[in-house]
Amino acid sequence: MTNSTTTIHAAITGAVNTALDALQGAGTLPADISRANVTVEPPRDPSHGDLATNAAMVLAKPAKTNPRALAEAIVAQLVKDDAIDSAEIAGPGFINLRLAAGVWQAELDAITALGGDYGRSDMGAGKTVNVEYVSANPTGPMHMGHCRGAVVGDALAGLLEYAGHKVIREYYVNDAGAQVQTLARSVHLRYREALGDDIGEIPEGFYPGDYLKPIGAKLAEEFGDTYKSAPESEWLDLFRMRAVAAMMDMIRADLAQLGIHHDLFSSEAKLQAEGKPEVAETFLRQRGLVYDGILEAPKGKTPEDWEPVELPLFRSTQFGDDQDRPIKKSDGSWTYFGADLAYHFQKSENADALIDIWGADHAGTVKRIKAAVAALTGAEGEAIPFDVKLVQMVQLLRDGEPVKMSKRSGNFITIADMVEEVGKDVVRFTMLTRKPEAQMDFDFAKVVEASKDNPVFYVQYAHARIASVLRKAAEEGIADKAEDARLAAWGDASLLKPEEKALVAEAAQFPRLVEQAARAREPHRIAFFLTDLAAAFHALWNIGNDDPARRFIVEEDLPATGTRLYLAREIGQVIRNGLAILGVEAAERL
RNA sequence: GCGCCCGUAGCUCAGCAGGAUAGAGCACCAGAUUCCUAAUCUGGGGGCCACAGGUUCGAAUCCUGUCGGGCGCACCA
Repeated sequence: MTNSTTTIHAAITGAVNTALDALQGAGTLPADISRANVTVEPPRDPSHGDLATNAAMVLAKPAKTNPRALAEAIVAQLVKDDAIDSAEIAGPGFINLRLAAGVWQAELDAITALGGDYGRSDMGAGKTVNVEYVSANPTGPMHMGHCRGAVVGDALAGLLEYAGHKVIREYYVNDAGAQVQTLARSVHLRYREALGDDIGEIPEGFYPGDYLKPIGAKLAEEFGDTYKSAPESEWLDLFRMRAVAAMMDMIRADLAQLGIHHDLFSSEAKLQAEGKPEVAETFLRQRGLVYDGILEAPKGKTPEDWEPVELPLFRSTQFGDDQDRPIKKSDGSWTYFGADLAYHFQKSENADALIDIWGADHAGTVKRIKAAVAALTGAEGEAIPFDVKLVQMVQLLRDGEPVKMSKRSGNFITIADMVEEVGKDVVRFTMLTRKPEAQMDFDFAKVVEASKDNPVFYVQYAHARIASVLRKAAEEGIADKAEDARLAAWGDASLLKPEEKALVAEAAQFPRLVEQAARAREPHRIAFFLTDLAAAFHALWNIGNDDPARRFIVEEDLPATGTRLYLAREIGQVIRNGLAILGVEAAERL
């Protein structure tokens, strides 16, 4: 039997490993065999048992035996475990496990004991993962185009932390390119405006948004007309730094509304000032991975103004890219890629693995940056694991109609608008109801709809219902009596009805799911799990609609009431834990 | 032309590290409300998992090719 802080997931996985250890010790299995593909999971058909393992099928070939023979050997070991009532071989070599009668009650005890840590894993072994996300250009407020990547990145960071990683949440501030110079000039315009100049229409090529007005005003207040008609060289850097700082304050405030707080903001300008790109270039040149060469014309089309130019090129073709990529422009400044390459080099110094969250419109540059990381970190030994997760666009709708936005006028839907209208939790959860690489719609009307079509609501409703029934029991003064009755009867394995066991079994998959989702780097799986768990809870609840004896509160049956309230409470705990990973707060009432 | 992503029920999407008879919601049909929230639930019909090969004891899942849809392909960011 499991003790109160061991989950079924951990116990049975452990039992299988113990069995395999024993077989390796006895020489039945080779000592060097890989268990990477061994799984322990619920069978699709519940009549097959509570859990099943594919160990015999996966290991038979490397062990040079047949699956059923190996299965018999594994079964002989497994049945020694108290938590396993029976183990039988089925089909091509599945081992179906029936668990001891009390395990689901023990699982509820484990949830109670672990509380907010139920589902937490040490799989990550404390390895540091750097997750870089958002990294929006500091030229304006956060708009909805940044939203999904922000939420996915933040939820992924939370998930990896819960799975035992150390996580660095990082934001790359692109404060060195042409865009921030445009920003500085746009702010200078607003500065002149604040000093009384009539600037008329904002010219083409400047940022038109009103959000730059207060910055111009503040600079006017601070510097008077010192820079009003001064040459650009006197104010450009100053205005750039002030403008970027103001933009980053605004972006941080926007992100805070979504509950997002980065650990580290890395400046591209600082990276360049510190000479990091030169270091990376030297490193690569020494290894023959940067050379001076002629940039090829883009494949499949040759722009009319294209002409051959010699540039320092990174040999990304050696790592699977389509052509070598320039790291410097002909004017000697760094390309975005040249700086980004150095930036990833920098990130790799303090992390065991890197993840970038990018918009899908940058898909074309994935290969070169992956090539760069492989070249920079794999020079001696193994390259650092590096993933780029692409997040697809979100189409904003209102009652099925696309929301009109005009970039020209600087009039776009901001994250602040979205959060104000539907709330942080709705935005976050909704962004996770689709896998990130699939396009999605975000309909302002639908995401707040109180119906089962709306997963946000559906999950929150399950949690609120649980809170409601617990409140009700307390108000009626039955909660304590029922809990005493439960404790007195808890040794009786028939206390949980089959449907109630099924709900616990569903919840019990949570620890395993956390590990799988973390391994796959897919936080949306947590959202889908919660939707399924909520469905299972609603189904159980509804049994009470047909049969009053099956309601959660049955005054004449205190042991059952205590058991069900306990069950409800712990299901609520699992829902809260899942939501917490996603950065969503659970509702006590709707 | 090349690269990346996608193709699963009429619609919107899951499908967990290759596992047993492919799932959910919507829509459709038939039901449940003296009740702790029916804001929910139960049952039913509906599939060449785009197509064709391959790997495997086993493929929606991995590989190759074809078709169809989207995106990208400058020293931009």
